[in-house]
Amino acid sequence: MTVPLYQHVYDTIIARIVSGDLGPGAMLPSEIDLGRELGVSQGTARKALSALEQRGILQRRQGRGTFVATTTPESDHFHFFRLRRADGSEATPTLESETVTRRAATAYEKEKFSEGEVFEILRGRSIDGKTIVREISAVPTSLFPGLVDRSPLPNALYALYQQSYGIVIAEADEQLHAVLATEDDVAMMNVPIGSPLIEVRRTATDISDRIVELRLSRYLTGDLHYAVTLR
Amino acid sequence: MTVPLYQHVYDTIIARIVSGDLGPGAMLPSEIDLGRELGVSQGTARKALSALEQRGILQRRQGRGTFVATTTPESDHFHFFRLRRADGSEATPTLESETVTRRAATAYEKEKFSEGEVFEILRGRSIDGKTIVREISAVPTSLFPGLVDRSPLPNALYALYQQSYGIVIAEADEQLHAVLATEDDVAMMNVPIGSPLIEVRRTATDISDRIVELRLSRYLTGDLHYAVTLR
DNA sequence: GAGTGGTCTAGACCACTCT
DNA sequence: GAGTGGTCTAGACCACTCG
Repeated sequence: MTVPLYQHVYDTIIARIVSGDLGPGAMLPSEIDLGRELGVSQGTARKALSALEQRGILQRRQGRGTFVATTTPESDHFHFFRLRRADGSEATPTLESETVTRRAATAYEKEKFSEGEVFEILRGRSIDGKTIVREISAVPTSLFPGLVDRSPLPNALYALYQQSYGIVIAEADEQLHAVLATEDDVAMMNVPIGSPLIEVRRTATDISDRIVELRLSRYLTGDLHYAVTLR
Repeated sequence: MTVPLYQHVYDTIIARIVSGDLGPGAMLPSEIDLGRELGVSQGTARKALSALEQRGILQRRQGRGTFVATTTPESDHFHFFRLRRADGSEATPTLESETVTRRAATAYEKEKFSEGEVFEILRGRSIDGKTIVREISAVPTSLFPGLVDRSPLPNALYALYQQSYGIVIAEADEQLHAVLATEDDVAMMNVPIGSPLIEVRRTATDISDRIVELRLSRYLTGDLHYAVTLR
């Protein structure tokens, strides 16, 4: 019993989501049925389901059932978008400008994606009427075929990744720096040159632990802030 | 059965830690003994213990036992101190200067602490030889009697809180802004005026959900960054 | 070998949701 | 009322740690 049985259940469910067998919002079998199907008891199936719920991959509701989590554009979006107003409320961004191009990967991207070509998504976003977010995302072309033709892309990219490509983002590592606004920032954002900005370098990983997006964002915090909870 | 039995076990253990009955590093009874003592089965006791482990309040090791987590100065410290080097390694700060004073609480502090008097801890800290962190912490005097006489305080305040006052920090909410270095910053840190800094406003909560510290930190990120993982 | 946490089972009952 | 997740039990065996 080197590998626990619940791990097998866990992996099986992930594989079904990745393969598209279970799409966003799909209902899973009950604990008992799933256990019978995979040859384990209800308690063991339950342990795997609870772990997947805690990772945000499944949603469970007493009396209703277990469902693949749906990344809805305006609700779950804020899990990975951390800008908040002074009172803690969510600051919904609006897409102001967008350019999607196909280009060769940089050395760093090649190392992370194990792939030579990427789509680059350059976007300006506004909050409360002011353009204060500049974002450059890079994704490997092989995972997102035809992405360039879908522009303009929706506000919440991760909902698109999930619904159109079956790629579910599970984790994002971010590195924050304080920087000064450059000419590139000023060209896109409503800020004077030299304003203090937070620069965020993000590495996004999906549920099968592939790095699927690299993103560089620059925020003018002003009245807003970047909010985190450490536990 | 409005309140689950495992919740009672959970609360009982927290109460014992808060009361000092279980100090840092203390060993808890085994799952079976704890269950027998509180009148629940091993599985129910286990559920509470696992939840406390996941919150970082207990540490469990197969074959050894269950222990109250120890906030060791140089290991667990980095859970709440997020500055990292470019390669992701932990950047240990050194205390450069410190002033501890007793003063009346501001309106905001009074609201959060429900108390009128605080200790203010003003510290400058250096990393890799350069003073690039300025921190102002405020804690209610009633929870930390005699704190002013303990100066200079250790590098890791939360280890002190735990070991000398039995206060275990469980969660910290942080709000980040990009700002420019002021004269106050320049007086304490090795930075030119106008340098971009990250300002962090932290609210720290202990295991019984009391707000026990408010902290304002200003970091020169430079070669370093503030690292977060979103899940 | 004794004691601990980690996994697993088979079955029970409760609380909730929907029709 | 049927079906779902949530809680709980009593007991079993495995894997690890330490004297």
